[in-house]
Amino acid sequence: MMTDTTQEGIQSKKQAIIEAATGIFAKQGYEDTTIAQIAAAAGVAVGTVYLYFHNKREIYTRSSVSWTERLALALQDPRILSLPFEQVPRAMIETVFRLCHENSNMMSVFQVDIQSAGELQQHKEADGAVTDAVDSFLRSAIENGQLAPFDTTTYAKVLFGMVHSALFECFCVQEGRYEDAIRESTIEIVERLFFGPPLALVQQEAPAQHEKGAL
Amino acid sequence: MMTDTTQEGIQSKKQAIIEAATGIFAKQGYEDTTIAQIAAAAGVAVGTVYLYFHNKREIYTRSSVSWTERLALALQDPRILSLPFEQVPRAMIETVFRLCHENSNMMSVFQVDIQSAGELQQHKEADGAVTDAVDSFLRSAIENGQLAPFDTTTYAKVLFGMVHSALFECFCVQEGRYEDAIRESTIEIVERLFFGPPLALVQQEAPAQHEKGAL
Amino acid sequence: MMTDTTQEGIQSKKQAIIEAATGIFAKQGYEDTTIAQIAAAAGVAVGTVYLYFHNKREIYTRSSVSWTERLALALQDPRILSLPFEQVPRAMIETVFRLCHENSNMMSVFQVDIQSAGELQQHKEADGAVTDAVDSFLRSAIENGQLAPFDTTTYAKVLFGMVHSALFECFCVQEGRYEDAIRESTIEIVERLFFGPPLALVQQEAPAQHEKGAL
Amino acid sequence: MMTDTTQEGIQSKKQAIIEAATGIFAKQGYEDTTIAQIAAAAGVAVGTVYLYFHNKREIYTRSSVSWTERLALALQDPRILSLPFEQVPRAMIETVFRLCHENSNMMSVFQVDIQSAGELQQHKEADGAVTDAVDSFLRSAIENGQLAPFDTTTYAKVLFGMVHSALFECFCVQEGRYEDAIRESTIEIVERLFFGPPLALVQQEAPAQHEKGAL
DNA sequence: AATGAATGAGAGTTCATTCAT
DNA sequence: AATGAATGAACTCTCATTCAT
Repeated sequence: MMTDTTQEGIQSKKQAIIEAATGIFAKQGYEDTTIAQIAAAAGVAVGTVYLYFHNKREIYTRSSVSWTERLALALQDPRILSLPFEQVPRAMIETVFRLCHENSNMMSVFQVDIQSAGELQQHKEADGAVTDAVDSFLRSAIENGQLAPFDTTTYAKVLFGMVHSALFECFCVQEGRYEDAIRESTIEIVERLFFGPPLALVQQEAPAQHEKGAL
Repeated sequence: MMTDTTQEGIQSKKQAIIEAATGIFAKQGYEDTTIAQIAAAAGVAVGTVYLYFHNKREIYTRSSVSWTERLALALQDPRILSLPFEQVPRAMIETVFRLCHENSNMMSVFQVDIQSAGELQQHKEADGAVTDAVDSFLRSAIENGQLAPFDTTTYAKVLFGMVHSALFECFCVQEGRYEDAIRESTIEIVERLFFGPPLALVQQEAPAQHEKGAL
Repeated sequence: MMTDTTQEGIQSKKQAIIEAATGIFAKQGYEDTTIAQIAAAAGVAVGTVYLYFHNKREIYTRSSVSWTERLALALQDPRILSLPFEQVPRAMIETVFRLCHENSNMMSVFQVDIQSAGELQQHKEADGAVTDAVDSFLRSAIENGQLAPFDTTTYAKVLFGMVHSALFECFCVQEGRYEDAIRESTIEIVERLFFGPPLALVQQEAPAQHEKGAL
Repeated sequence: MMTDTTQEGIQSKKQAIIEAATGIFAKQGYEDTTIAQIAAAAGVAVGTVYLYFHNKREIYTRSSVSWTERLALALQDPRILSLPFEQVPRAMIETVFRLCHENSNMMSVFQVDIQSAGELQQHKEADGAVTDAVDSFLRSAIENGQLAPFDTTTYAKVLFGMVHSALFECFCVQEGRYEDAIRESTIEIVERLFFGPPLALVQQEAPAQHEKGAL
């Protein structure tokens, strides 16, 4: 058999397995997916899968992390970052919605259950790439005097979490049914947060600091 | 053996199984949890588990839904809803963070992967109970003229998603490490959204409607 | 299905598996024997085998130890020990040869390769039962003034080793072909050792102690 | 790569594989040893192993036979055979004990389980080389009038079996712990058999021929 | 209702072997 | 001759589920 021993050959075979796996995991879930199915879909033998991955979980983790990495990549698109500041939030959210829309069949791997410390680390890194993109956008906006100072890192995480949840709700739970409504509400929330106006009609007292833990 | 045939007896045994299961699922994940372990932890025989549940998945789903139901219950606490309007968001978020803090060992079931339509339905209902609580709070605030009109149902979903993600990040990924920062940022975001001020320092042009889909 | 939960029931099922296993191991060797074959031969399901044994090796070890235990039992037969002293060696050797002759199809499990400390311990115990029987016979003969003192324990081990090897040679290697010759030579050697005459025709100098390590 | 195509080169590579294999088989047993491990230890590629051996079993058999051959070689040492007759048994036994002592880490391959007729043949031949050495020593002693006539071939087998077992007990089971005791008892037994005195204190009736099969 | 021994389908994984290079 | 990536058959072992008691 033609054996491709080049670096690209190896990577492409590994990639082929991940892609095949992603599709099947998404459709059937982790448990109901067998290595044989993945191998068949990737066009390799069962044993070959184990040349590239130590075990089934590793395939799953790579599969799911791989998807997050695509989001991070998309958010770093210079076409987004070069937009006028007030258009960036919408652009970012629209981008990830579009990506998910186009790959809605693979969305379920987006929701993983993490089992080991090693897996956690990988997910942290992949999620980190996304939140770093958001974080650095926020930081530079503060530096440019466009935003008031705040905990950009945590904001980035929480906001990405919100979008992440919205995507899951949209493409997994609702299976794409209320895409427009969910996307627009998500954008609206972020834009109100950044640019106002707040939802409250009358100018409320800013909730006093001493109310914390009131309940 | 003393057999408790009362309605409460049956419910309590079912509940005991769910609680035992939740702990083990949280620690080991779905796959690595066996019925034998659940039965042992619940103090019943393996066969008994099957008197109350049709199969393993059903226990898992009940387990995870059960947790969301506790959140919904906590959010309906009259002590929260009778607070001055501007204190409610913080109170709600603090409440769910406290609940998770107290049960941080069970947090991982909070992140499920859904497999069948039936399971989806159950999760929808449980999540619905939470978002309904938020939704009705938002509606009444609009009716009371405290908030401008908006798509309360979708807002409720997206905001719950954000909090949900923040909880997962806080108690699963970070294992409780940055609880204060994450909770406070989450509250801050919601309060800015509701009451302002927005993050932007200079009053930006509200991002124009026609920019939609600009990219 | 009729489930036999009595102590004897459990033991008999375990015993049935061991017996089935012994036959198959003997015929096919360890590697080529599958659990499915053992289960089928024992008339139980594959899973049932694992209710009684932790793994394949454990079945093998029990199987092989079990055979040694039968030898030990046979050597403790009071009909042997009540014989006139000078007839005992022959009686013992004839007994084990007869036992092997009758079970020649199971002889190959008699030659095990030991892999773990736990297995070693089990073999030691089983072999110990045989050598203890020989040892105590030798000791009492010394006490009765029938034999000169010597290291009975080590003699017992070495002599049992000799017989063991002879049995293996006879029933495994030669497949029963020279049974009479091998048995009689074995007996002859032991009887010469015990009762003489030595093989040397002329009374040799007893090999001097200082010759030790001469080479 | 430098390729050695000489006869010695081929033999040395084959030998390297056998030696590497022996060590690993001894440590891990047949089952748990992989071709990849053997290849790595021998410093060749997996495929190369198959240039010299047809399959795994063949390596194992050669490995184990090879060890017996070393014993045979050692027993044919002229320095042993030129010793005074009464010193030969001790010299032979001491020699094999020393050899095993020096290679105690490889002892476990000494105990094989034979699976096919072909393997049996190879073991017979290797063992034959040892017993032939003993046999011819015994024969010449009879011819020289030093020993009474007896079935030298079978005696050789049985005695070698005894020593073989003693070595196994000493270096595998007891892991070298009672080496002196086991070796000396083994020598003592053989010397008593050859040169007397028998163990029995009072001159017993030679166990009568007609007692055969008395039990 | 409760039990838990028995089931057996099925999965992950290994690894001896091959063969194109 | 030498390589080692690829193969895929076949194994052990697990465990959800059943059902006679």
